[in-house]
Amino acid sequence: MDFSTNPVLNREFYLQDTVVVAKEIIGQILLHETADGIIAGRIVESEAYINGDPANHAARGMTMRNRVMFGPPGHAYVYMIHTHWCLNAVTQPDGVAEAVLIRAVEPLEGIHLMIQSRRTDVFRNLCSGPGKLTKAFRIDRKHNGSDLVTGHLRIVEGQRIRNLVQTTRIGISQGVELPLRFYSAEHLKWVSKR
DNA sequence: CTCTGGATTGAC
DNA sequence: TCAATCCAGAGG
Repeated sequence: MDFSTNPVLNREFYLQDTVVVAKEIIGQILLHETADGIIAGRIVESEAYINGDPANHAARGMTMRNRVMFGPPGHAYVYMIHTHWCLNAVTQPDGVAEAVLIRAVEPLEGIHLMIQSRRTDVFRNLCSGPGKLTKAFRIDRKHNGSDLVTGHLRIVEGQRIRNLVQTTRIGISQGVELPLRFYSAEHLKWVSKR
């Protein structure tokens, strides 16, 4: 398995409606070329954060933290929650602050590196949550603003998912009723638990 | 269920 | 300066 030669998802992909991006990103491959080797996995769970959405970090305007959300599409917005980093893909044109949170990944390549980073060898716990997958993939604040189209951390073409489930989002206190979370029913084993 | 514990934000 | 808040995770 070597996903580093798969075609990368281009800039236009991230210019689509954010809910469409959140759906279509399921099944694609998150890939990180590190000095120690390639780490890759299939995205199986996502959430959309959109305009007019109270749970969007950018809902109350631009701050130092959320400024990359206002930048061009196809870049990584990485922020810390509690003690964990979370990875988002910025969508929409420059000036519009929307993003897709990547919540879970099925481990595919570089699993020994994931085990090393996560300090667990329980496969289904390696990447089944937003904080777990960033640790497994060695993603942190230095990736904030990095380009997911041209960089070492990128998203490449995977497979199309037929059995997509749409539900409400996890862990938020506002906008709880909005059905903006998506996961692949075929990959339930790798999806985070509520 | 509880405990852990980093960083941002906006109030004072 | 400071405390509330935040898109968790681990362990029991």
